[in-house]
Amino acid sequence: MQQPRRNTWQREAVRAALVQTPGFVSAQQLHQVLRDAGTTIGLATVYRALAGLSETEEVDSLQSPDGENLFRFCAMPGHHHHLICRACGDTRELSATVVEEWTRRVGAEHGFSDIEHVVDLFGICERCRATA
Amino acid sequence: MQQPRRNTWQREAVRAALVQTPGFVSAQQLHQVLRDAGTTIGLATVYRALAGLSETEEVDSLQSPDGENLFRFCAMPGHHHHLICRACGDTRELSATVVEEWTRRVGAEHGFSDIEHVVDLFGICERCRATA
DNA sequence: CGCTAGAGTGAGAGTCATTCTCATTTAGAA
DNA sequence: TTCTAAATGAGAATGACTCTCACTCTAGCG
Ligand SMILES: [Mn+2]
Ligand SMILES: [Mn+2]
Ligand SMILES: [Zn+2]
Ligand SMILES: [Zn+2]
Repeated sequence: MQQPRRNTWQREAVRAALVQTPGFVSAQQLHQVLRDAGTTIGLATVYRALAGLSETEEVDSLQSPDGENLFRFCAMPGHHHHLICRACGDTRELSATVVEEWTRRVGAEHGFSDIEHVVDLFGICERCRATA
Repeated sequence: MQQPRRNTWQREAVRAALVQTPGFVSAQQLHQVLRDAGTTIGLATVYRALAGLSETEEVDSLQSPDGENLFRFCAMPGHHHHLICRACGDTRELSATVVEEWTRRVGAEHGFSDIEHVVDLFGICERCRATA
């Protein structure tokens, strides 16, 4: 998908909602939030907006352990990874030089090219551990 | 799901089909293979068998980039990761001490517990690169 | 400013992996 | 062999995501 040519309040609303959300959220959740806020935005539009923002790397996306795609507005520029609380969604951004290097090395050793890597950490944060 | 109490040819057929399959396969693919082989096994049963085998770690599972759950009979015992060819599915098993340590360290640094990590590499293998 | 082409939208239908339901089958203990 | 509940499987249900297409609204132009 090439970048949008026209600006719409819908796309801006999605971006704004993401900025206000601390952790990763699904498209469905975001749609609900926007509807509750009184907008008439459509679900398909939320999906389209997120796909666009993902491609320009304005937001990060990942698959939750149960297969749902989650999104988050990202402050840290460039490639990085995440440590996510399974309970509250709180997220820490990680730069992972060690892992990047390991990836490159392993790929080369096996003669693989165009390596992509999926590296995500899920756990329980301090606060949620206390609450339990 | 606790472990099965009864042995059925269905569960054994799933295991056998997995052993003969070199790369990761989906439940649907496996079901098709088993049907083509002349069995009358049901799709739900394939899913149930795979879930069971996953839990006992007789097979490894991962999410493909497009969200499908894939399974593979694993020779390497204990925890490990994979480098998978996007084109042909060929898979290399990796032990990743570096990554395991990084995971532990990062988790601790951020006060997270019960850390789980998803680490998978996807690329194009030498053979497929030549074919292209 | 209006006008317009066509990018963008959204309600609803469609897709597809996975799970659920429940009538029927069958493993395995007695 | 008998019996009972675990296991199965056909088909329905679920749920995330995508597609369709008539309608809307952005933005470039006169
Ligand atoms: Mn990385
Ligand atoms: Mn690991
Ligand atoms: Zn938390
Ligand atoms: Zn290959």
